[in-house]
Amino acid sequence: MTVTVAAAERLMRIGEVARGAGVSVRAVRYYEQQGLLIAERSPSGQRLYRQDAIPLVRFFQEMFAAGLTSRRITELLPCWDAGHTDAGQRAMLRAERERIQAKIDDMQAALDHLDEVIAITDTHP
Amino acid sequence: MTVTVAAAERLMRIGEVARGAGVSVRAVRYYEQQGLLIAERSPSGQRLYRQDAIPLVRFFQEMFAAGLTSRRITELLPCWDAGHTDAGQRAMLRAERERIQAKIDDMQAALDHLDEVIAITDTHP
DNA sequence: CTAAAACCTGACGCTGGCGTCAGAGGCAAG
DNA sequence: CTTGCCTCTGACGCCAGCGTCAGGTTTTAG
Repeated sequence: MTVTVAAAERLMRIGEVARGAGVSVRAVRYYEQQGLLIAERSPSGQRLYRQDAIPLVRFFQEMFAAGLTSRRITELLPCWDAGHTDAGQRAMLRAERERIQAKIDDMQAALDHLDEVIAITDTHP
Repeated sequence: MTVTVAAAERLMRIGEVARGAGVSVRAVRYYEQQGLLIAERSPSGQRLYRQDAIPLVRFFQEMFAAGLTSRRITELLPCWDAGHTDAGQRAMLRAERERIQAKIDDMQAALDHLDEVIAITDTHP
């Protein structure tokens, strides 16, 4: 007979999450305020995070770097941690994908232009 | 005997520049305020631009999209329209190039991650 | 037990590329 | 002349992701 025991997951406080993900404590609090990262609370009111908080914060950083806002990320979170996803969310995923791709293309064009300038200034000191 | 005559270049007012480059009039004024785009003035004080103002504004837009600030662009302008370039400026060019490349790599990583999520949500409706 | 380190809740500040409103002057056409 | 569009100079507003200070509680190390 097998008994499923709730694995006493080791909970972290906010500082550990921040250091682990390479962001500031302030940033982690901000994510909670924006509804990105929900934390449990200790009896004294301190935030307690599960292990997956760190990769999650890293994911947020990646999305921020890609130009998504925290609001967009909250709207897309259901696609991420649940299998539950409706047509609207899939459409948003695709739309964001296109926006990122377009931005990459723009930046690549800018890079090519800059490389031209560099080539000129190098051969033409 | 050849005589060089200053070609009476057709000058544009700010609206034409803005429409031609696809930005707002406000944006063009802002570029001047930041020292990016110097305009002559008509006797009544209106800004007058040469033809190359339009590609120049487009270039600014491209650099903004790549994450450069107007200050950086002003610092790099001498490399652009003059052959004059010192070692410091060439170093800055390279530094900006690296920053842009790094940002592109980050965004590509984000895009790949998003594509994974999209693949999951598609095969797992 | 005590001091340091970590955490808490507000709340204001900052940056950058403009948008936008206010109030006043230019400029070609009918 | 006047109508209507363009332009001018300030100057304040905005947004997003935090930084940062204030003033207080909690946890931990020695």
